[in-house]
Parts: sequence; C-alpha cells; structure tokens
Amino acid sequence: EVFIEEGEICHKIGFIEKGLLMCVYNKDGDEVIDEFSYENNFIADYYSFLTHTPTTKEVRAIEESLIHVVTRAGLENLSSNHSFMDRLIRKINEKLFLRTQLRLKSLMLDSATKRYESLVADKPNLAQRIPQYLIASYLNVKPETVSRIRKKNA
Amino acid sequence: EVFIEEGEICHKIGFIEKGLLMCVYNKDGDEVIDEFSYENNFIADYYSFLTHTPTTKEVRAIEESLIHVVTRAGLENLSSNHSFMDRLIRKINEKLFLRTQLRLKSLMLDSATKRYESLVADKPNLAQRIPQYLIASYLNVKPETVSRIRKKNA
DNA sequence: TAAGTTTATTGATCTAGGTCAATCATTCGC
DNA sequence: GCGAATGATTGACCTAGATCAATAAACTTA
Repeated sequence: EVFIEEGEICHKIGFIEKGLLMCVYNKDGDEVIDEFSYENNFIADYYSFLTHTPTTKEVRAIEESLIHVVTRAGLENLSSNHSFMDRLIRKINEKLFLRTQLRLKSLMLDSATKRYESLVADKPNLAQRIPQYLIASYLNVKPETVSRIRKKNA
Repeated sequence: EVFIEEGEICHKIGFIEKGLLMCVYNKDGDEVIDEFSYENNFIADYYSFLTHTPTTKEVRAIEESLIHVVTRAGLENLSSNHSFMDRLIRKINEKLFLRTQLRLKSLMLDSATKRYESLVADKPNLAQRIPQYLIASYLNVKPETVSRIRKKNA
C-alpha cells in the first residue's frame, strides 16, 4: 500500500496501469498532499530520484493499484540507446515541471475558493473519486473549509 | 529592461552573464514574484517555451544585466546532434523542476516567518541585493509582514 | 436492521497575515 | 546642503482560513 516510504532514496519510477496514488508531506503530524497520480501516469518521488537524496514525502495508494515498476538500474540497462533514454526522461521531466509550475502558480495567486473551483472544473472525475478531506489536503486547506466553500457555492 | 512581455509566446532562453532578473505574475494589479534569476543561470518563461502558449508572467531586469539569448530556432540549428540537445534540455528541465518543487514545498508547508528565514539562510547574498518589498513579493506576503518578521527576529 | 466507524457539516471562536494610513529613513537630483 | 522620491516601519484595524467541539450523514459489518 505504501509505494515509497519517507526517508528512503527513490530508485524507481512506477507507471500506473490502474488505480490512484498520492504523495504526502508530513507537516508536524498532519498530512499535506503534494499530488495525486492515476492511470497512465508516472508515480515517483522524482525529486529524490534525481538528486539521490532521501524522500521527504511518502507515496501511498488510495485505491487498489496496479503499477509497473522500473528501477534506476533497469532504466539504465533498458536501452543501450542513450539518446532514446535522454529523450524519454526529458519528456517525463517536462511533464512534471509543467504540473508543478501550475500548482505553484495557483497556490501563489488563488484563494482557497478559486483553487477548489479550478480543481472541480479541471478534474471532475478526481473530485468524485476521492474523499473530501483528501481534496482539502491537496488544496492546502482544512476539510471544514472545503465544506464551507461547497455550501457557499451551492 | 523587460526581457519577456506578458502575453507573448516565449521562443527564447537567456543565459545571464551578469545581472539579476525576475519573473512576475500579475495578481489583479499587484505583482507577485515567481522567481529571481542571476549570474550563470538561465532565464525564460520555460512554461510558455515548452507549451507554446502565451506567457502569464513578465520577465524583467532588476539590475542592469548582460544576457546571452538563444532562440528556439537557434537551439534547433545549434547542433545537428540531436542527442546532445536532448541531453542539454533534459538538464535544464531537471534544474527547473527541482527549483519549482522546493518552492512549492515551502509554500505548502512553511509559515511566512519560516520562509523568510530559509531565504535569508539559503541566499544571503540575494537578500542583500534586493529591496525588501521584492523579497516580500517573492515570499508571497506583504512588505509590512516582512518588516514585522524582521523586527520580531531582531 | 442496528451498532460502529468513518466522513462531512455547522457553529463559536482564534490567529496569521492583510489593509490602510501615518510616520520615519534613505537615497537622489539639484 | 535641501527638498522630493522611494523604501521601511509602526499602529489600528479587518478578513480568510484555522481550530475546537459538537452533530449529522454516510458507509461498514454483522
């Protein structure tokens, strides 16, 4: 159920065939969700993977998931064709960068209400699939706040 | 003085030989600084560059700066060696991703006071070089707040 | 179905940081 | 040097969202 434990160095990247996972930071006892990832996406602590430093987050399944795992070593052996690997990794980097950038922007510029509305608009399926207190954590607010936002918007 | 205007599509990447620039979002009239960049670093709206969508931020010099510019076309012609390019771009991606990730994390987990202290600890030179109201904007707080944090810490 | 657990809602407070306005300090041009 | 900007500090308030506590729904499992 736990894919990557906090403190280990991440040497693997998962490709999610089925299911739903999340990366969570621990904020003095409280969990703060960094991101969700689901079908046809990669899952890893990419920061740890790139820097070879211990993870500061935990990666854990929310639903029963089927994940194909590639290790660092596996990646390096996968292809003698280095340029192919560079190209692939470049693409993964890009996708991650873009996602992170958008998230950062919304945290910097938008109110909790706006963030909630954007999430529901952009990923209606996700908002269904996940309990509200996890959504709250992802939006960086408390469950009570999400409840109040929904009430207001109703 | 303005390196990239808001609304244009970014087709270039600058390498800063000397000087200091910043990327700023416009939050209904108010400026919010996304990042600073200085000597021996790249500067671009990389999001726009990758996605070919119009920038939502402006990139502007804070100090007189000397920047070497490479255009997208230039990059593509630079080397017939595609794998070299992939590798280079991969490296740039990685660096940007890691930076963005750290920033996001601090916004999600840390108080204004903690963010200020981390900035001063991590980049003392930067904190010197820049007026306090720009630091405030980068920390995503108001200048008054930075002033109060400093007073408290004194 | 009832009992138990987990999640969501609601209300009454509290607090970090924002806002507005008034001084101070500093720099800069002349 | 003296004003005029520009930047920083301080104080009195205000507000978004947090916290705490109590219900109320919604699922479980038997």
